[in-house]
Amino acid sequence: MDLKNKISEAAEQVLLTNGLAKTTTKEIARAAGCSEGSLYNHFRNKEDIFLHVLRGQLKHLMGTLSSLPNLVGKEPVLKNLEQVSLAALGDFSNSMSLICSIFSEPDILLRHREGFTTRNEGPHRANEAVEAYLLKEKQYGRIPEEMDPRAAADLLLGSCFQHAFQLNFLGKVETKEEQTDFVSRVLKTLFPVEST
Amino acid sequence: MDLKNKISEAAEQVLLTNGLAKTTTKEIARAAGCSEGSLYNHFRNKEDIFLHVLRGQLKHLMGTLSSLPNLVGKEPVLKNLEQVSLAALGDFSNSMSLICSIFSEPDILLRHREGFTTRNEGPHRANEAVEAYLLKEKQYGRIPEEMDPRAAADLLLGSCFQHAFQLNFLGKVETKEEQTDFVSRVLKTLFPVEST
Amino acid sequence: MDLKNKISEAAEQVLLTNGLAKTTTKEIARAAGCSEGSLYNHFRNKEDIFLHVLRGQLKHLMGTLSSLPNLVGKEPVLKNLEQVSLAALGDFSNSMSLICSIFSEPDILLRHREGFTTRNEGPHRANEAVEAYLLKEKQYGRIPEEMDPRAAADLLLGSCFQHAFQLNFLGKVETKEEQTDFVSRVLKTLFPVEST
Amino acid sequence: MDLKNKISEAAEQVLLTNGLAKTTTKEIARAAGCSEGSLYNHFRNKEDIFLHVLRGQLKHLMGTLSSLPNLVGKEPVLKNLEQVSLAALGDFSNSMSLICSIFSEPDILLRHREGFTTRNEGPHRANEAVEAYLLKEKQYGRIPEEMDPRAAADLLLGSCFQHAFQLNFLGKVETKEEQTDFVSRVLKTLFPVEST
DNA sequence: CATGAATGAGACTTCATTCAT
DNA sequence: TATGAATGAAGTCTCATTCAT
Repeated sequence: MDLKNKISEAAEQVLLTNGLAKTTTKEIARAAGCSEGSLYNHFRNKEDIFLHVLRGQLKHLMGTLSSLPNLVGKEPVLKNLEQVSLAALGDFSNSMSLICSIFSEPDILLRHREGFTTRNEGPHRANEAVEAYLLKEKQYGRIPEEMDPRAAADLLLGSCFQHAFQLNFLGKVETKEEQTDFVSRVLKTLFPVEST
Repeated sequence: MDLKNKISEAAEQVLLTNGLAKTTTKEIARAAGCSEGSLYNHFRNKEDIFLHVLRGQLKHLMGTLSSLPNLVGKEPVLKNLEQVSLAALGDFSNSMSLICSIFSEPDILLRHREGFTTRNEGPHRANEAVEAYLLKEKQYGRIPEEMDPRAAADLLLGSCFQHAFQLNFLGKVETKEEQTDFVSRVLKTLFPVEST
Repeated sequence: MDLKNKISEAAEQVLLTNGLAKTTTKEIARAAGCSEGSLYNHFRNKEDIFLHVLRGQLKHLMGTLSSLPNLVGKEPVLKNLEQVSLAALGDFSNSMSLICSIFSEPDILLRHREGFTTRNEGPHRANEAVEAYLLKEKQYGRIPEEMDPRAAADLLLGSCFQHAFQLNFLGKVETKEEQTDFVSRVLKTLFPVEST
Repeated sequence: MDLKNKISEAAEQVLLTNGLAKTTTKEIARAAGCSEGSLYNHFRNKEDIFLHVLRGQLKHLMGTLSSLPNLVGKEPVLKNLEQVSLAALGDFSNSMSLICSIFSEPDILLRHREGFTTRNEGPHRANEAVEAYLLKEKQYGRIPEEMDPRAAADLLLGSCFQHAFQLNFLGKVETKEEQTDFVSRVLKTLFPVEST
């Protein structure tokens, strides 16, 4: 692995351990096994490292979402949504503290925003992807005609998002079973049995 | 107003404007119209000021939630939930950047956690309050027997929470109408007409 | 007891406990049971308090020394010198950290010096007093003709002084017996039996 | 000379000039010709600098003492003791204010104590060294059988110590002749001519 | 004479970034 | 490209002293 990636991974680990405020270039260099000066041979500055790490978050979820269009009309809707929800819950849980940290630095948030706007990315894409999926399933008649796809997507991902937030906030970690249980209860409530 | 409150309000304003990372004691003092030294006559340190401001967040939502038990069986369920949702959306929007900032300082988060654990508070209380409300309404027969109160609460508040998060993240501000529209779509999806 | 004395005693206690560097007006006021402002109704400033406390040191030794002239030719010389030595050892031990602290503030030392020069006092007076005593005893023929009174005084008090210093430095406290033993060995060496 | 030594020497000079209480990092940096930040590339903190300087004190005396065992039985006892006494007087005079300053910061004294305890050093070692020397000379029959080596060492070094203390306290500086005179009188009194 | 909040100067320390090697 | 000592700006916090009550 090249040094740039090593730095990036080291930074991610330090950020998750110490928090953005207590993440110093000295610590990143130590974790990456290189000198502080080396950081600047691969990144413009500390913010650049942070943004690089930030852009690498939610990878699992994004992958799942991009494979969603191929599942339309195939696997059971609820099964597909469960996959998405679990991916969301997992990725949100892992990335929450990193993503939230950006609110402590509005300047960086601004630049980050410009970045993902340019690349047509952003956290709201997830909701749009689920909405698009539901819309297509409706055309297939696999979900009720009267369902509002965007609202359903917001409810589903929103509950996962807040759940992940609260776990992080409370310092709790859930087992696989607890996660599945949460997702299943939420899905059952959003899509009562007779409806699909 | 005494200086302690003036400092607290000044700090809140500076925190919202500059973000936690760029909020300095010098700036807080300037905004409060006092000397830096004076901050320390009323707060132990900078963290103490931050936690004080933090504890003052979500006041509107908490007020709405505490009046919820009195509404059981009276106003239409959907109207009650709309009130709660709007309060949540508003308070989440206003407090999001402050609350999220704490993830950049795990040490502070830890202390904050201890604080609200002791006082039996915390952000998850909101979901519990809505859950309790729904449970009682179920006993009144005003919502379907098969509904899972906790899951419904998580879906509802979760969608508001994530929506507020994304607005802050994207730097957008919603009008009253947009907020009402969001809440109404979400509620309609969670409680399809025939169900209540 | 009036407040001025209460403050003075409180300051002495705080100085001995915390050291000069960590002795704050707030702490003195707390120990004296009054407000910080009150300190300034009785002393010009913090230095004034310190000098006041400093001047109160070595009281026991000074008392013993001033009674020394009356003992010339009466009690055995060694017994008189033992009294003086024990008083010196005791007072030096108790006052050492306070007196030494002044070296950390040359400005204060300067003012202190002016003070005791004016009042014709100072730590070197002790040696002079013992010297004067020995001189008189020599005239009485109670100590050898060839003895140098000043040198003898310097040896005796010097050893007590350094001993007290080292105890403080090493954080040790001696029992009455250990003190008496030290003094007796030193006196025996300085005044071998056949000499007196 | 590397920067660490430059800082150390600068600090010693500032400490001797301004006293511990008025020795600031800014002043040390100025005297060392570097930035304040640089201090922290070579020392953990200000206390670390102080302790480093402190440990460098009494070097001359310690050197003289370590060469003492080689002189047993060779040079005249009084000449050897004069060397030691002069070294002690000189080093004590130069280091007194620095060494005494530590009493103003009990916390630092504590740490310093731990340090030299670990390294089996400390100011009391000087007295032990002289005691050991005298003991050996006694075996050579060069000092009276009835002499108490420890007491003699304490008297000799104690008088030098207190003399140096008082000179510093009174703000006086002695010439070489005055020092030699003091030492010679003290030695003559402690070792009357016929005794050696 | 007593109070204690307010002050403001200044101390120590951290840290991202640079640059000569 | 890699290094790491040097930097200097900036931040948090302390504390003796004042003054209005």
